[in-house]
Amino acid sequence: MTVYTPAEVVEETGFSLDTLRYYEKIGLLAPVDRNAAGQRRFSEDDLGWLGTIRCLRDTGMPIAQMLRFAELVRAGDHTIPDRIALLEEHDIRVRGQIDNLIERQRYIQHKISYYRSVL
Amino acid sequence: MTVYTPAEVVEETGFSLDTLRYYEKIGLLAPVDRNAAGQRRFSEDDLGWLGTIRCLRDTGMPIAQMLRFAELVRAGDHTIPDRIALLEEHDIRVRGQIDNLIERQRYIQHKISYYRSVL
DNA sequence: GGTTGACCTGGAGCGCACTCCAGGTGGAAG
DNA sequence: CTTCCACCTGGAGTGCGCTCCAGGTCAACC
Repeated sequence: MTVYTPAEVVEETGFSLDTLRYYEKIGLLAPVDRNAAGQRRFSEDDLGWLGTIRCLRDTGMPIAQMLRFAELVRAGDHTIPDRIALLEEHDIRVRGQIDNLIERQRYIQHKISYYRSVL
Repeated sequence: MTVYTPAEVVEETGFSLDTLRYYEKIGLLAPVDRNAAGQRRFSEDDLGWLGTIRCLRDTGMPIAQMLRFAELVRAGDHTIPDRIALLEEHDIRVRGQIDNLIERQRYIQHKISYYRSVL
């Protein structure tokens, strides 16, 4: 039952302390355990969940949708089909982002070649 | 010398009219020609530039940097090396974005497989 | 020539996702 | 024991990139 101090979580997840508090406040993170003094002590599970959050966030999922996902997770195993649906939809959007970026990158590279050719 | 009305430009570029006006206001778009009534009449060149803007914007370039690029373009051909440098830097960031998305996508897909396996 | 609708301007407002601040408590190192 | 630093809360503020609005002008079609 390892626990992590706020500073450790900041270090490991790359989220700022303010962001962690913000995520807890809006319910993206379930209420975090506290020590006697009221300071946060994050669990292994919290760390794992924050890893998921980072992944979804970095792939452009809006907070509102992460919140829906968080609620599904908290609601229990019967929501697994819904979670799959949500992640699959997101996966499609991520694929779209990647394809779009690759196409735009081609344009940028053409532009660079063009500039090189007129030097 | 074809010219385009605001509505046509909205249609072709996908930018809203407000966004076009905003881009002109901040100087991302050079002052657009007007007809006698003061209404905008966009040139072929404006359309081309808007295509570049769309590409840079969709690959996550901040407006401040697009502005620097716009200034280089307006400053004349002697800035071409600087433009190449700017686009190459951006290209590297785009590659980073793509790599990151691909990696995150793997995580999402693992998560989906996991959920499928426990159904 | 009337009406509709595209367009104009300057400026305020918005949504997102944080980020910062004031004012305070608790714990740990020397 | 004191000093310092991590941490706490509620709430205000920020930055980005638009987006909307009021109040008005033109123009084009019937």
